[in-house]
Parts: sequence; C-alpha cells; structure tokens
Amino acid sequence: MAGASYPGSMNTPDDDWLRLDQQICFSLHAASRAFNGVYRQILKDLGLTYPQYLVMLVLWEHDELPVKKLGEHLRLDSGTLSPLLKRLEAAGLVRRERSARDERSVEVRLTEEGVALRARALQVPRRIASSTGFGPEEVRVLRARIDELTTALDAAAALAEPQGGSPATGPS
Amino acid sequence: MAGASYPGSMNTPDDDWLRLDQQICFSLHAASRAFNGVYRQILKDLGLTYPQYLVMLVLWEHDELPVKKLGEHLRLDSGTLSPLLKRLEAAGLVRRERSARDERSVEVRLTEEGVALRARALQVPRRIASSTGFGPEEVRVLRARIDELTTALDAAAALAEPQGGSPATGPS
DNA sequence: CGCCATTCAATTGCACACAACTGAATTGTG
DNA sequence: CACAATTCAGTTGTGTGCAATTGAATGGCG
Repeated sequence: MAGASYPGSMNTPDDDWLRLDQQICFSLHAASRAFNGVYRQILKDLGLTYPQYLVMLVLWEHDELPVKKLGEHLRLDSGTLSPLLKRLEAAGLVRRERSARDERSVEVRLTEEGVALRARALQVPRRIASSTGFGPEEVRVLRARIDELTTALDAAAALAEPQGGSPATGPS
Repeated sequence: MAGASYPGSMNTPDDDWLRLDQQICFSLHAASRAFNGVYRQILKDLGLTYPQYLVMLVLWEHDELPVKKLGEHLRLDSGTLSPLLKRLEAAGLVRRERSARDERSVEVRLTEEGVALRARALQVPRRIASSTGFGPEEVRVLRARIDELTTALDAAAALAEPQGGSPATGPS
C-alpha cells in the first residue's frame, strides 16, 4: 500500500485524471443515450427500437443470415439477439428457421413485411442527420475517429480477458 | 427500382444515407459498449459497475447531493437511480436519508467506506487511458466533438417531444 | 463405431435505461 | 385556511446487454 504523497506534485495529479476521465467516458455514455433518445422518437412510427433497427439495417443488406453472423456484424451475442429476434418475429418482420444443413444454426430471414418496411425506413437517416446538424463528411470523419477508439478498446479488452493471455497485472 | 434521381440536386440519396446511418449509429453504439466492457473489467476490482462508477465520480466531487441533482449531473432519472443507489447503499458506499427541510427529497451521502474507495479508484482513469491509446489532447478533441453531437441531439429531442412546444407552436 | 471437444441458440440471472404511474410533500392561489 | 398544481422519489413493465449455463448437434480422433 503505497502511501500517496502529492501536495506539490508537478505530474498530472490523479485527481485531475479522475476529472478528465469523467468527461470522456461520460461524454460517450451521454452521446449514446442521446442518440438512442432521438432514434426512439423517430423509430416509434416504425414500431422498432434502436437495437431492432440496427438488426433490420443488417438484414436489409443481407436478406438471410444465421444468428451467429448477425451477432458478428453487430457484436451482440445470442443472449441479446434471441429475445430481440423473437420480438421481431412476433411483429411479423422476420422468420426464424433452423438450418437444414446444420441443425444448430438458425437462419433469420426477412418477411415481405420486413422487406417493405425498408421503404419507410429510408427517411430515418435524413431525420437523424438533420437532428445532428452534421453533414455527410462530418459524420464520416467522426465515425472514423470513434471506430479507432472502439478498435483500441476491443484490443485492450481482448488482451486482458481471454484464457490465452495472462494479464501481468493481477488483481491485488 | 427505387433509384429516384434528383435532377439538379447533389444531395446524398436516401440509400447512401441509410448506409451511412448504419455506420454512424452502429459506431457510436459499439463504442459505448466497448467502453463499457473495458470499464467492466477494471471496475470489477472495486465492485462497481460502470454507471455506479459514474455516480461515485459525482459524489466524490460533491460528497452530499439530493437524488434530483445527481440525476441532472448524469442525465438519469429516478427510475434508473433509485435501484442503483439502493445497491450502492447495500454495498455500504452511500447512505440515503430523507431531507429534513423537504421530505420529498432524499439526500445521498458517501459513507467513510465510499470516501475511502476513491483512493483505489484513482488508478482507473490511467488504465482506461492506456486502453484507448489516445493522448490527452486527442481525447479532448474527440470529447468536444461528441459533446457537440449530444447537444444537438438533445436540442432536437427537446423540440420534438414536449407537451407545450410542438414545432408549430414553437417560438419563432 | 464410440467418445469427446467444440459450436450453436436458447435460457437464466443481474444491472441498467426509460416511459408511465403512484403517492407523499410542497407550493401557489384565492 | 382550503384546494389544485407541481415536485420529488419510488415502483412497474418493457427492452436491451452481458456473463454463465444448458442442451442439442456437429466434427475430430482413435
């Protein structure tokens, strides 16, 4: 237990880090929820939640996909996707059927209704964009920056977690 | 097909917006969860979740605060904070007591244990920062950009939602 | 062929987030 | 003072998100 002594330290004190930390992690947290809130309002017309919309975006591009692949696109696991997909199925937007070739896998496929919904969804991005006041180019730049962050964070998480890698810093 | 062309307009077509929308909203969603994942690992030692950590950050700065004020700092409502605070209380980190001056209000106050936890939390921001690989300046720039986004989104949500202020009724 | 590890989706348990509502306390108004 | 509107924390219900487990199906290996 290192007794911290710091009163006159010239290094960035831990206290300041704690404040800075609050700002970046809180900023992203708040931004995510703000986005969620705007999407919630706009998607209400379509009867979709924000994560359900994300799933539909993927399906509109792929039309048919096993749950596993869907999870890879969205970085979500079956614990999240299974109940979500059941709701989409109950809403009549998708159909789920076990693959004939591999009985473990479940194929998710759009219904006609699900395909048709895309036409109404085409307005969503424009309404979102006008909410942000950002242009296409600004959006692109910001997205690239955020993706860098995500990539770095995922890499760090992968180093700390799995059975293969032993963290040098044990919990003590 | 849906290839509606806008003769004289260089506007981004709906299809492109949909694709771009997929990327930006997914990016932010993924980044938020990636952050959550990294914090989860680091905070496990402290016995805190990420939102609980955010609450503690505020309390370490204010020491005593009514639930309402806490919610304003974090943009969270009592539906989220009440159970969260009960868990922090069960963990012995905070105490909740009805205000004497206003019986509607509940004052949240750190216990000695809660205050003491701050010393262990001082390492967290450094570990997060190293996970991102971003320097302080990069973090500042990105944060500013994200905050712009949040501000714009909140403003848009406020216009669309409230009871009195329908867009038509809005002040010109 | 039989056995075992792996791969899937689904389920369970816990913790947010948020809308909608409840109920108690306070404030504003006459 | 009485009464209605407002403020505040708490509760309920729905929908993620994730860790851990379950159970069926598959593939590899001898």
